[in-house]
Amino acid sequence: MVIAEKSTLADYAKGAVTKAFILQGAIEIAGKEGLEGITIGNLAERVEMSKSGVFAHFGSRDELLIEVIREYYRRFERDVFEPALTLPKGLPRLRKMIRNWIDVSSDKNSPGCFFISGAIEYDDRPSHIREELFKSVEVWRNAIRRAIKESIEENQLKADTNVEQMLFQIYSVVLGVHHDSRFLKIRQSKDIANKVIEALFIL
Amino acid sequence: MVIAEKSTLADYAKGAVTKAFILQGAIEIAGKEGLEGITIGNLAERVEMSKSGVFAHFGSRDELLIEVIREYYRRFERDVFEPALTLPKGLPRLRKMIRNWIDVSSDKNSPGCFFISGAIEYDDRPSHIREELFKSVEVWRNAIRRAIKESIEENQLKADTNVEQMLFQIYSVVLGVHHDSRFLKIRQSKDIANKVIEALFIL
DNA sequence: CTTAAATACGAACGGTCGTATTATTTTTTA
DNA sequence: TAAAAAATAATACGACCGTTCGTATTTAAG
Repeated sequence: MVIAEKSTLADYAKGAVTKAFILQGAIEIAGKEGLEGITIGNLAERVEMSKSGVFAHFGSRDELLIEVIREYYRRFERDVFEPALTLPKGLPRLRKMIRNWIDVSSDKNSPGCFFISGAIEYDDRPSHIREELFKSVEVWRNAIRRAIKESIEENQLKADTNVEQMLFQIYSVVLGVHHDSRFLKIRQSKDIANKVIEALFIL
Repeated sequence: MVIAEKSTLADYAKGAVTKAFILQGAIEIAGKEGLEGITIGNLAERVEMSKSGVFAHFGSRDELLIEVIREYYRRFERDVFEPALTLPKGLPRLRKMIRNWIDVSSDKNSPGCFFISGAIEYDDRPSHIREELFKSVEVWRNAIRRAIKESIEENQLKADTNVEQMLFQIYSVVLGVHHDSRFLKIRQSKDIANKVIEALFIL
């Protein structure tokens, strides 16, 4: 099945449409219950299919979770990373990346950042799922690293900025806003987070 | 059963000893698999008892998890908070509290900080377990708040220090070191974290 | 229009889950 | 040391887990 030759979504093989629909349901479950909260049973119920019907699309629960992570990664790229590319290299772009990330991490209507919740769920559990998650996180971290370096090159960050430390600080702030807004339900955590980020960026 | 009247551990009612042993096993499981990774079955296997024998000590899985959280809280208090009380009020004490916290959060031989992993596991799941966890976290956060305020009073932190923002920044750094050392397996994350904390404390 | 392939379903499997009930053993008390 | 109490085990239950299998239905291709 060569999807690329088809023109509109409606022309896709039915299976691909259904699969996308299932993945959407899975992401919604994971947003509330975590990736480990996805079971074939509750997912089948949500998408109103039989367990075996859902299962057939993936072959195993592990493969399902891996595809969920891949799909989430695509959305993260689309919603968080790519919109920042419209801004010029350097600090403007870096700032936009982080602001977008803070938005998805603190917004209670979004499923929350799987890179963050997944990191806790799989921190001590070697598995293919962990590997897939790790890969996604590393790609994202490399994008941040690059944006930091470009900000230095553009003289928008101090020349002696320690890239790894800056990355640590940025990542920590987003972990913080995720924690405070989701677990503690602190409403103004997003504002504090953005303030702390701006302080990091003062030359 | 008035435990306080007994003199040595061996004199305790057998049930209390067994219960403590079970809780120890539960904490070890939770350190690897998370609190939700504790099941009556795998716990019974670990402590070499029957499921029903383990179960009888708690009456329900929820109650078991709540007691695990209480026991973890006691240990946290003992290992992280109380040792800092030997230092004088203000920055020395605050610094020690955070250093101890960073230690338990980054040490791969310790079970990791349940305040952090639990916050993710129960961020969107109202339950008695979540409430118990929330209570513990709030007590700890209040201890940090107080130490920050005392540092301000001692003129060791700027007079216009925003307490909530400082708390956010401290908490974020520990979330960061937990993430980097446990999920990403970055060895030097503890050093970076301590460096960032020190930078926060420069007047 | 026929037919092969893709898709979905229902039923069932061996396991594990938390929990309740009943029985047995061990410990404490009188 | 016998009786009472506490602790542990044995067994069973219904629910759900991921997965397999055979079959029906729907879709796409010839």
